[in-house]
Amino acid sequence: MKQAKKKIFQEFIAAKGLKSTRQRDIILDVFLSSDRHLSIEELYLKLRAKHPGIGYATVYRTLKLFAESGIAREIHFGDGQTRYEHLAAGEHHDHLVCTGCGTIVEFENEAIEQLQDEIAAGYGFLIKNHKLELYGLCAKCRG
Amino acid sequence: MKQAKKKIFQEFIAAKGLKSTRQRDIILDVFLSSDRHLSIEELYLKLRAKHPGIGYATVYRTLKLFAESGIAREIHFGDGQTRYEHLAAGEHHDHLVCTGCGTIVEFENEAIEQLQDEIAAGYGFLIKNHKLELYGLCAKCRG
DNA sequence: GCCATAATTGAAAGTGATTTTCAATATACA
DNA sequence: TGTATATTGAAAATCACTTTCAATTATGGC
Ligand SMILES: [Mn+2]
Ligand SMILES: [Mn+2]
Ligand SMILES: [Zn+2]
Ligand SMILES: [Zn+2]
Repeated sequence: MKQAKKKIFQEFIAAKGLKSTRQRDIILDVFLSSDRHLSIEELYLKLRAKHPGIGYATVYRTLKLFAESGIAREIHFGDGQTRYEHLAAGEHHDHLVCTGCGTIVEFENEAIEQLQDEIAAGYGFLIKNHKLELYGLCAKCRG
Repeated sequence: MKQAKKKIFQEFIAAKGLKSTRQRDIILDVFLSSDRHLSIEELYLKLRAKHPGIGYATVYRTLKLFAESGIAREIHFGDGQTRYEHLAAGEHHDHLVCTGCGTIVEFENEAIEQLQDEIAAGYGFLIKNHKLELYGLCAKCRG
């Protein structure tokens, strides 16, 4: 899993004529062993703990590359921070976000995806991607 | 329709101990007579055309109040600009966004909303609001 | 290995959108 | 009216990135 993503990234790097660097390896390692939905800031702090030399700009740049290579996806939950989550090829899911404690639940629903396509088709649209986020309170936070 | 929203906003202002001002009236007027999904910048420029004295900060602040009062909703289509659309109480819709020309189609789908509730319930969540955006190419842009 | 070439890096400066500050001004209501 | 309080616009500040640039590092060919 981790290895598969590392391989995909290495191949992406090679195919683009980019270089494999110590920093990219470290960032990928830490990223893949992190919780999903980490903000860039959170990942940066986590990185700094073990690898003090890594620059902010490098983290930003590298996460973009992860997304471009297909091993990660950029997400925005409306709090002004960009987050990245690791994602396998062909995988897709949507999110349930607790506005109380920040808990995030991932779900997939084929019926909704189907309906989305039908709606789009009805308006003549060809859908490339979509964003579905449900915000509310989790069981704990409902009190 | 416009009058109803004006009334709601006036009541909101009064209930909060805020004041009714010339600027708020003007901004509300221009906002309500504008296309939906205008960015703050676009609205600001439109305002400046007839009312050169209005400040940027006032527009930002006032739009926030509109959203808080329930007559408007803040939206983000991922282009880094905040937009506001006017919305009547109890009204809800989602968006289809053409990434080619920027066209936005609004739609409602009861079946999807229903499924969302079921999913949320399945995870013990109580949904407060949601965001569903379908991105792709409109009929024209598909070429 | 050693070199030339091109990509990468970190620090710092720059951006763009939005927010805050603050002194002047306007509103509400006694 | 008068007075307390909210509001305003301009400018400065903030926030989350993004770009610049000189120094450093990978890579591929000898
Ligand atoms: Mn996720
Ligand atoms: Mn809309
Ligand atoms: Zn919660
Ligand atoms: Zn289009």
